[in-house]
Amino acid sequence: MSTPTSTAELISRLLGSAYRTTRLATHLSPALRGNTNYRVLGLLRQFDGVRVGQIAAHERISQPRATQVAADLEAAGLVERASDPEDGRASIVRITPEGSSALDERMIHLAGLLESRFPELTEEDRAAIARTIELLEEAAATG
Amino acid sequence: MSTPTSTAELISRLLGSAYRTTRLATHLSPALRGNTNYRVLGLLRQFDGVRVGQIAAHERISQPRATQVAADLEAAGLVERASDPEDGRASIVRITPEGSSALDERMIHLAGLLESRFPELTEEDRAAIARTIELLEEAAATG
DNA sequence: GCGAACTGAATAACCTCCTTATATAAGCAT
DNA sequence: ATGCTTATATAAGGAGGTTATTCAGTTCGC
Repeated sequence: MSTPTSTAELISRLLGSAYRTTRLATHLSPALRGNTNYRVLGLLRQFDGVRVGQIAAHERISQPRATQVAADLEAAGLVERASDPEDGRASIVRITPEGSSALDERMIHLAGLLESRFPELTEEDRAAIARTIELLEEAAATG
Repeated sequence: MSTPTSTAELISRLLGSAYRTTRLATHLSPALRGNTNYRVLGLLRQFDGVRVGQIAAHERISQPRATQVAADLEAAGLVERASDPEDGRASIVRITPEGSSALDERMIHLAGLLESRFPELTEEDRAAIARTIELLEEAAATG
């Protein structure tokens, strides 16, 4: 197999197809609308106690947007906020059990959606996807 | 390697990391802002003469949104519209040479951005990405 | 051929997501 | 203590998207 396409074109096609697939799930929101809310919930489940600024940096959204998402999630009872004991300016966000459940629910809905659209993935396919995720995470890492 | 994560979780993580990477390129617009404009241009370069409704279906956006994108691209001189000789209701959109140049330019800018963030991709990595694109395209295919 | 039903695109009104600019408030250095 | 810096919050606005509706052209039954 030759490599006729440039890296930029390859990545561009990847991001395009990912976007189109994401749109399928856009209105798939048991508790909340908006994919960003769920991405942030996912981040908060991965790391316990994340500052608003860290959310913004990781999700590559502006700080005010991160504040807003945190406020919306808090209003829905899916996260809790507390001020950082080590730095009174900072606000630490934590996922609640309800938030974790919401994320689980979302995943179940997503699975239902994908079930009909994805064939059984072979082990090779899963590895390909996992490697792609790794590369994307590296690229998107703050820096 | 075992498969501890579900397909839904795997795909969810893929879409999340793709989204974060996409945001890097959001304000990388030589001629136009908005990634959707460029996705549509890409589609139009791939297929000659696409109807507004087909754009909407492929990009998974609403028909009015597709109309609007086509109008914006036309205003920028990047596409031309003509009514379908076989069906007077339908509007056929075609990319112009300027549109194609804009897409090329965009790709150059994107390459510049990615250069520093993506290491040299091995042939294996490229294959993994290509396979992932295939799977996503299947999933997002109209149906 | 003619009206009725259908279909493709355009228009209108609106909402969500996300931005920049700015204010508030806490920490830190001198 | 005063002045700079840093973390979040607030305010105002723009881009990207939606649903509901209208308009025009096609198709079908008769």
